[in-house]
Amino acid sequence: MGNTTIKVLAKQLNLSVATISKALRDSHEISAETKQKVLGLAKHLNYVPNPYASSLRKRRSKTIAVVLPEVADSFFSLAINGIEAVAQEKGYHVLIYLTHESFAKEEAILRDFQGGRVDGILISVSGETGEGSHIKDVIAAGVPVVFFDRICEDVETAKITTDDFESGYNATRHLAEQGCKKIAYLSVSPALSISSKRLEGYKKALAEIGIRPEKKDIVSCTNDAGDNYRTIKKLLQSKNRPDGLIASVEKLTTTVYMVCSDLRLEIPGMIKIISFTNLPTAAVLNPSLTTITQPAFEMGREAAGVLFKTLDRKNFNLKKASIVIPSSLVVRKSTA
Amino acid sequence: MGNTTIKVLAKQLNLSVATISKALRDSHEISAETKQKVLGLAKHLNYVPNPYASSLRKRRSKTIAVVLPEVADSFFSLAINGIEAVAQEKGYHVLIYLTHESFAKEEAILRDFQGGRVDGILISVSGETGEGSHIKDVIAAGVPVVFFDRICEDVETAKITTDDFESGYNATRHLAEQGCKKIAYLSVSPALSISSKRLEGYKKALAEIGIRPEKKDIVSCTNDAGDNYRTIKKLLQSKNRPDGLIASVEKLTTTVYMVCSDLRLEIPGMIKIISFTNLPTAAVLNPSLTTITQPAFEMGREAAGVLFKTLDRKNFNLKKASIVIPSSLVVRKSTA
DNA sequence: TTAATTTACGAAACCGTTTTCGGAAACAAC
DNA sequence: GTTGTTTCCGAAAACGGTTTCGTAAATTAA
Repeated sequence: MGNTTIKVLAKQLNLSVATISKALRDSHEISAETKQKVLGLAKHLNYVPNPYASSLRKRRSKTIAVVLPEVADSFFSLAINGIEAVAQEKGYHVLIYLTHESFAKEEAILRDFQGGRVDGILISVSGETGEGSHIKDVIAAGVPVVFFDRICEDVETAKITTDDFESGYNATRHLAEQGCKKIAYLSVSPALSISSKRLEGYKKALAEIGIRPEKKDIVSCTNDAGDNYRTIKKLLQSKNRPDGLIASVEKLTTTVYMVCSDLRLEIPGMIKIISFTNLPTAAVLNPSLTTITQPAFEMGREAAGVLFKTLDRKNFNLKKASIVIPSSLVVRKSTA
Repeated sequence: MGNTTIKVLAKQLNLSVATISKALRDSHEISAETKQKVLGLAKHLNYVPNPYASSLRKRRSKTIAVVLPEVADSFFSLAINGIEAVAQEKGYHVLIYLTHESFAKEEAILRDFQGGRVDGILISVSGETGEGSHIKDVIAAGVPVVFFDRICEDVETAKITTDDFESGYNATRHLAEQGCKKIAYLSVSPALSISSKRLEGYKKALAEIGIRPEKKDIVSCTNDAGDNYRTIKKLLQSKNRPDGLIASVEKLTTTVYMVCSDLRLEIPGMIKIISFTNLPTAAVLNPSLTTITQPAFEMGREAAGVLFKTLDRKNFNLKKASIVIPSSLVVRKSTA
């Protein structure tokens, strides 16, 4: 299948490869007449340029990397849609990498990018990621990085986030206003900035209403649904159990509902629930779930947008391009 | 910043680039001693090979493409996880492309692959895709293709699917066994093989129990949630409304529940619902939802596995590598 | 008419790596 | 001591485009 290259086009038309290349790129150096001939033959022979040859020479790959912890929850699904939409529009290709919440994998993936595989990186860091020297390295190598959602505080670059502190605060205030006296908070990956910020918001709200948060009301969950089920069950079985619950990440939602169902804890009568989630089914849960809904698609789109701004003009200052897009509290029956 | 290349390693060690390259690839032609030196300096200078140079020369990109209609529903999210898992293990990179259900986009994307961008392709075709000449073209260009879930009948290559016919059949039988006399079927993208097969299963089951399907009980939905809401509402408002409903794709689930809620149609008392979905929240909907659950992760993993078999040894016969992985009927209260 | 400029194209270097081939040196066999 | 063999390495040709630079011919300016 000797794929048709510029060379065969050149031979067939008795032109040089340089001329073919220029004609294909619509260079002003080439006459309209030859362009016609070249384009015609290219189409006829179904010529498709080799992207690797081009990338090697131009030192630009026209591809970006998206590195995510996983794509299991709906937040990242929506974010990918947002990212891919603008990438496709810009003629970029998108490589996707999953860290599975592993810092070691994240490091390995990022390291590879120093070889010039991608022109830019969008990343939501793993739950194990503390400091960001691996990210600084790749930035130092000349590859722009934009964070979205899960950021690294110590890396100076654009960060597209939602208002985590306010969301945690609003969720807590809402529960309090609905009459909750003892509000528990479920988190995962406490090292993450989103976790700590949401938690800070929770604490602030509690402080304002004169409740001091008890240690055992702040529960750290894992990525294992079984573990989480037991953890949450234990929390809700305690004699002084909470009457309000904040699930700070989507994956805890189902588990919480199941525990309540199994323990015959009626929502919202005996316990009120609010969850950070983008699940489209929140409205049809039993009962319908009050949520903090993140602008996932928009965050993806904005992150990609900011990245492409630097790619388009190298003087764009990424460090000053951070954006905070507010989440929204959608009140439903689980906190009635 | 001048990224360290093989050339600078060569200069620093007074060796040729050939030697460096071989040493890095652990060639037997190079003494253990020099390998040590090369590896040492490479690590010290943080050498990362340029993938484009390598791909150009080797004519292999070590990357595969995943082309999907969208990543909005949980099936494709899970499938991506399965695919990425095996790709990462094999040292491959994965490019992701969304067609947004557009045939034109799918064609454009596939065409680009003729340039050698990827070593293989995993695809779930768009809802507009009828015949697969664009896919045959890329196969003819030497790029192996594996379908998963949404296939093209007329393209002879590996297809990883689930038992759509049986699933449609089983869903229908189940509703009938639960007492439904008038079972409606909601579909999207009727051109798709999965749609027609599920529908055939539905028809077969109805035929077996002596019901002839009425035309208006087979409803074609779109990708617009608003439209679907109105369509489904109209169906369920008709005087001779169905007492059983099969939602043949995930995205219809939420809409169906909302319509029932708005029309005060009690599930399962007045209407029983079954949906094709992988949503983790199915168990905690109101009421819990009976589902046909597809083995999404496994399908992704198997599809990638089959693809890598051809990539590993070129003589592997893709045409005989199709796999059907059964879906499972999970009975819950929406059909009680 | 001559000089200056523009137009249209080709030769060749280059991007960074891989791979073939050849050869010097060291070692073994006879 | 003369032949094979290994062992270890380098020169150079790829891979398929892009880009710089040079130049002959055509055009314009003077």
